[in-house]
Amino acid sequence: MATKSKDYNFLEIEPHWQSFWDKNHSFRAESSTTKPKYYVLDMFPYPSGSGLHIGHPEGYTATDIVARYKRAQGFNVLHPMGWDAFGLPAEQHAVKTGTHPSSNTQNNIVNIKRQIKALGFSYDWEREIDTTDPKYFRWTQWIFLQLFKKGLAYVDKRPVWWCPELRTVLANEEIVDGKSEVGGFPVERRNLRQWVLRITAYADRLLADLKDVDWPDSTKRMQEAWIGRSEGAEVQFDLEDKSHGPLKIFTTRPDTLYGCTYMVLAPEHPLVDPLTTPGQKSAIDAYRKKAAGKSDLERTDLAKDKSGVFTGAYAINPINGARVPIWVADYVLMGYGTGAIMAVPAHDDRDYEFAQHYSLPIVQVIAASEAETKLPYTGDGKLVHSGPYTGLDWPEAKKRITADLATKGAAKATVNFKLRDWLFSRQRYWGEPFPIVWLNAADYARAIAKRTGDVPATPVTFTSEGVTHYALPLPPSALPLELPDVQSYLPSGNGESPLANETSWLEIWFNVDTGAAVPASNPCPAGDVWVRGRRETNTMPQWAGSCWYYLRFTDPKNSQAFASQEALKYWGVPDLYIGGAEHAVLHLLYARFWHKVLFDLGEVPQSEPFTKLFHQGMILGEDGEKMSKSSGKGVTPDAVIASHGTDTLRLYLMFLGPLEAQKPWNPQGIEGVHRFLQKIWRECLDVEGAVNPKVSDDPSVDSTELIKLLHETIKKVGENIETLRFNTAISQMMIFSNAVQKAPAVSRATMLTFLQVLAPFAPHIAEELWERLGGAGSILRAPWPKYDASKLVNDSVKLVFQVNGKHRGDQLVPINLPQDEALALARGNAKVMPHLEGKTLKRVIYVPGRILNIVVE
RNA sequence: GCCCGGGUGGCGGAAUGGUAUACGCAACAGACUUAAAAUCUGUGCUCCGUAAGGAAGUGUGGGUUCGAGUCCCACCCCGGGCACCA
Repeated sequence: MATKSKDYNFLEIEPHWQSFWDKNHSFRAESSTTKPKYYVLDMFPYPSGSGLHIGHPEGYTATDIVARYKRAQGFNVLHPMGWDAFGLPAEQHAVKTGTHPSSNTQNNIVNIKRQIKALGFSYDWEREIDTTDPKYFRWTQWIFLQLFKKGLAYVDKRPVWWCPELRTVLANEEIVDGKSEVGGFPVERRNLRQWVLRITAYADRLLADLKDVDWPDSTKRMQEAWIGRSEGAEVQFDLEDKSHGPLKIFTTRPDTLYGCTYMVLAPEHPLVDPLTTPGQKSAIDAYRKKAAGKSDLERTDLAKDKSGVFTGAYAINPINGARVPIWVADYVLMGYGTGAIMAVPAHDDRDYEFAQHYSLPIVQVIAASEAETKLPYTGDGKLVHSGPYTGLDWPEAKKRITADLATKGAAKATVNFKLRDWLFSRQRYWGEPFPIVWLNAADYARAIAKRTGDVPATPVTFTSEGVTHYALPLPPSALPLELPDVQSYLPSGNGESPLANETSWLEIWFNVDTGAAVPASNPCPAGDVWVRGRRETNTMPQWAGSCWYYLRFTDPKNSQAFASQEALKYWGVPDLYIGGAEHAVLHLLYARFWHKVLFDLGEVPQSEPFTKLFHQGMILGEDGEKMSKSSGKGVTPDAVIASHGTDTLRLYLMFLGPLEAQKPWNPQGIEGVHRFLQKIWRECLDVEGAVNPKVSDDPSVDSTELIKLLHETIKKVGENIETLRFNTAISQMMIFSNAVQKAPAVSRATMLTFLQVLAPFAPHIAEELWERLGGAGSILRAPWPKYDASKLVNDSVKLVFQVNGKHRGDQLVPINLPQDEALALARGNAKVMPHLEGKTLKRVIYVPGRILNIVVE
């Protein structure tokens, strides 16, 4: 039932149709159907306290248009929404107020959900998910256990930001200018026990499979760069003092070995201490201390001012026996390669700078091109000063030198990745608890006797103060492991999360069969299945929940599995995924990793999670600057909905420019699309709200031009939705509505068809006018109109006459006019004639129906 | 420094190698109105010209082509990302 609104009262119309869709479950994805599926997904939001930003509805409108279009085309569409609700702000709020982060999170969800619903998106709310819901994170924990079982999770000490004043670990974003964001206290790097996921085991496949996905090239390249594969060789240099064994380095340029004039160790390299001669010890110690105190940021800032200290030790170059001094410098990182390099100052910018600074020798071994004779030379060339290899092209020399050294056992070809294993734990409260209990060696041995099949081949252990602890997973039947209530959300103060203070939850008698627990302060229950354990106090990072949520949407209420095999088989992975480019690397890489693990386990049928990806561009402030919270320039969707309606907002966001472009927000532009909708309203209805008398039941009132334009519009809008070019789709609809306005009459059928084309963009006004013009049922159920190609052809067309490529005139001519006739017309054209006078015709280019170019001397 | 984008009227932008500036905003003029708003009609979007018309023109310089905003080379500027990765 439509409203009785006389004029375009969007404040009445929009809520009316939203509740109509709600009541009719209009957007429910069907679970048993023979229809083809289409799965279109938004990157789900973090429910922040400040609510929806204008950037959110941009991407959401784009996916909603696609979803509505695909439904009209007969697809069974899955278009879900949920909440990525673990996260730092809720935890900080809890620390400040002492209330449980869950209550704050739920309040935020209520607010942001209200905002999203007011936009009229066609989400299937019955599939809503929340990553903080134990029914959801039960499966996040379950997936972690699969990684654990496969040996892809381990525990290690890793450096994190530590604030001695606040006695807490800080995230990168909690540090501003090298100080804590809260209080401005100094911070330092500190090694803490962390869970790490072995994403590097998938580096090759994460790289190779990028070729199979339809993603923006820039995003693929960013992932490639992040994975950072490089081929080279690990080369062994003997040390002059053989008691410390050989020194291994990684190089991508073994062909430049003859140019190695010194070596560099990272300050953290284990050989630094043993190698340093007594005379250099104090200088080295001072340098290491300084380097250790530096943040990565400071090390980066000093990029242009290389520093280092000589250890006093020498190595022997395996290729020519040369004696090479060994230095320590912080431009070499312990985390990449072997933490040691051979320096070739003639052919590496950093080595050159360092050698210049410390007056180390520079030996050129690659002949520079004639154009570029300055050192350092990093280009291609043939080898010089390189013994038997002199004269070889460098790629050939690289192979030969590596192979020759390999026969002596002094080198092996290797591949290195920049990608590091993923630090997967946080010393926080508000995250998924790890379903892990730490046991002593004897209890672990007893436990795994009963628990074959869900522990890794090599136990995950951690040694502290001489005692080794063994990680035993909870049995899957004991999931979810929920967060206990805590007295305080403040961290423990010793580097552990607030969970470390909850002794009765932490220190337990643990039933290795069932996962049941009893506080350790109680007597140990009877039976041989009970062992003394301590729970893991770390929680998972926010990424965990977002790594697999797209799978849960296919079967969100399943309590037997993260999703049923039938659901996974039918829905598969999203056909279209839209979200911000800020997630180009981390979220997308982590999700791909988890997906591939699940694929290897046979849990999902495809090897890649997101076949087609698109990034919406950022909406900038009116001044073209970023809209930031601090600048107070944020435009809220709520305000625009109140003043112009959501149909206008949706249309405007799409009309601003190409979806992927960064676009400034211009409030005056909103009026333009709002007028467009009002115009459509007036063409359909008169001032009393009755059908406009110019709308006729007689189809013959439509001019040929109007019919042609209608079919052009159907074609163009459909094509533009497919290619996500919504701005030009809207232009086309404006052209059509302008034509209708100028026409003395329009047929009801034409108007209804136009409303169908408009419906994905402005669904509320389309439903309203559809019903008031007598359209059958909801416009959602009307099949997408097909254009008639025969209506698009013209009998005559404007042919452009050019002389020497310059537009000189044009004329309406029959389509497929032969060239000689076209040429005759052009020669007779009053505007073209003067440009031909006295000239010799050299050539004629004729593109029928388009252009006739006369080339004259 | 490297890697990605991008530079078109006053503004947002459009343009399979084929009429540059569609569509919209803003501006100006006119109609309607007592008036305003709304709506409608029209105008131009640089320069010369009263006009008809002509010339120039898509960051700069060159090139390919009958024809270049579009392809190639070099450069300038703006935005974003990454960064001592051996």
